[in-house]
Order: sequence, then structure tokens, then C-alpha cells
Amino acid sequence: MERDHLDLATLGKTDHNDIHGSSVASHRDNMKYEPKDLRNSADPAFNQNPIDVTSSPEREDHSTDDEDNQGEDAQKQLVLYDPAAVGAGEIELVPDPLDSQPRRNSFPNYTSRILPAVGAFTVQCANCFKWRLIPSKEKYEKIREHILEQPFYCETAREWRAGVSCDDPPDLTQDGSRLWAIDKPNIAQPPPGWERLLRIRGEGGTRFADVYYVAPSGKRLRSMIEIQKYLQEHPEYVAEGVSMSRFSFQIPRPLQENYVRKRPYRPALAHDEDDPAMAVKRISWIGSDGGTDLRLGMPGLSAPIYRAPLFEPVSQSLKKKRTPSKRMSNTDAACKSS
DNA sequence: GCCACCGGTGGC
DNA sequence: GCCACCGGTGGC
Repeated sequence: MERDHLDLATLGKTDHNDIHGSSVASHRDNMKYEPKDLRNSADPAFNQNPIDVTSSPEREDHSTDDEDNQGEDAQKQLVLYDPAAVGAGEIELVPDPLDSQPRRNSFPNYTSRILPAVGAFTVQCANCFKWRLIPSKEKYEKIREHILEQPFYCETAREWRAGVSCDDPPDLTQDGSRLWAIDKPNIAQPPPGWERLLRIRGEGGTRFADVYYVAPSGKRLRSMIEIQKYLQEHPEYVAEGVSMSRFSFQIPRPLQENYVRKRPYRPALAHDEDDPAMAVKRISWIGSDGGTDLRLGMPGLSAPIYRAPLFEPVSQSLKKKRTPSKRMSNTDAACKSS
């Protein structure tokens, strides 16, 4: 059985003490795209999620134990789910026809199968941690855009669901019947007339998903550079106020470990490329690990459609891990991983 | 021929 | 490990 659907969820819990909402600047409105700048930008839309999101399904349903620690895990999450596994009718929202369109991959290494698609959008209440379904992709994007400064609460959902409160049961739980992934916070809404498409890749691939922007003309753009070129070629959009800061190609992160195949070891060319012995080692290492560990059809624990429990702790945020002084050399990494 | 989907690669 | 970019290609 294959998943053919996926839910998007936003984890809304924030540590209120950490909110300095005024920092969302509207700089970067020029056309010049400089990736280096983006990495160091204060614009959250271009930065790594600054706060860890550890999936905590057990915590989600009993909100008693240390919520203080949960406080800093304020982000958004995507939920991937298989409607066939959860039963029809539990989730009636069909957020986006484009995203929900059944897709089939055709790559040689894959048996033809349905690719996951976003099936619903959900956000976690910053107060009770319960998940609330968001009725549309547009609404979800709107909430996501300012989730750090404007946390989501169950009461927020009253806009489309009268009287809902933290006392109501959650709309969704991380019960293992869906795939969950972490979304990035504070991604700008696409400009009017544009669409931001998230395409989930098949399991066992080299990356989890791709983001495309679809211009009003229908043109699909897949990188900031392409956006920049397109805007330069179509100054009418710039005149309308479309700027680079309205785009982000950040993808969510799957909560399921091993959904994405690990990248094979990359030799440290700078250190050993002069050493013939090391060169041989490199070749043999790559050769021995170059197989396709696709992990497709990995049996679940109970029924075929269900999978092993999904909610391993997610890796720390990049920001924490990306401490240059702590990075292992590639040689060390090779030793560790073998 | 187009394009959606995927892998490779360089950089941090 | 993660991100960003982009080339390749099978299926339509």
C-alpha cells in the first residue's frame, strides 16, 4: 500500500519570552539575489528554523509533563497521511486540488507508485498542543507567515469553526497512521496570483520535497535564481510589488527517519587527493555503499498500510548543529558511519 | 518536445 | 547533515 496523501501541519507552540516580533523586517526588496546574504539574513523566511521541533506525540495528548521544555519548540509541521489508512471521512478537507492531485513517479529506480501529496493542513495550538485542521492552504500560509510573532491558539480556529477551544479533542493526533514533517515558520505568502507548490518526493529519494512557485503566467520556477531572472524579464511584477523576499524554497523536514536516503560518503578531497592509497579507499568506499537502500515497502508493525512508529525525536535544528568548530572531518565521519 | 520528478554536486 | 541549484530523463 502506498501513501498518496499528505497533511500539512503547523506547530504553533512558541515560547512567548522568545518572541521579538518586530524583527521581521521587510528588507531585501531589491532584485539582487545573493545567496550568501540570505543565509545570514535576519529575515526568518530565509533562515533555518531557529528552534528545534521535536515531535512529541506522547506529550501532545497529556499536556501535564514539563511543558516548559516544549515551549521553545515553536514551529510548524506538516503531516503526511494516507487517507486510506485513516478511513474516509475523518478528514474532509481537501485543501488544494493541485497538491492533492494523484501523482505517479516514473523514475527508473522506482517502481511506479503514487507519490504522497498534501492532504490537509494543521497547526498546533500554542496553549494546549492540540492539532487543529486548517481549512485551506491559503489560510495555512497566512498563519504560517507570522506564526512566530502570532502564535496559533485553538481560539484562532473559531474563525472557521464556531466555539472551538482547548477543551475540544484534537482534530488530529500523531498516532502513527500519518507521516508528519516539520514545516518552516514565517514563510511569506506567495504574491497575489502566484502559487507556492510543495511536491513531496517518493520515499528513499535523495531529498524529501521540492518547492515550486507558479507565476501567474503558469511558469514554474524552482530556485531563487530563477525567480530573480523571471522578475527581471517581467518587470511588471516588480512594479506590482513582487520582490524576492516573497519567496522561499525552504522545504519541510520529514519526521519519519529514513524517509530520505542518506547521502553517500563524500571524500575530503582537499586532504587526501594527493595520496594514491586514499584515492583507492575512496573508490572502494563509494562502491560498497553505492547501493540503493531504498527502504521501500518496509513492513510496518501491524497492518501493511501502517508503518513503524514514526515519531523518533527529530534531529536538532541546523542552527545548533552548524557549529563549525564541532564539525567532524569527513574522515571522522566515515569512521563513525561505518 | 515538454515537464514533472529525481539525483548529483558544491557549499556551509 | 542540510541546503540550494540545476541537469537528466521517462512518460506523456
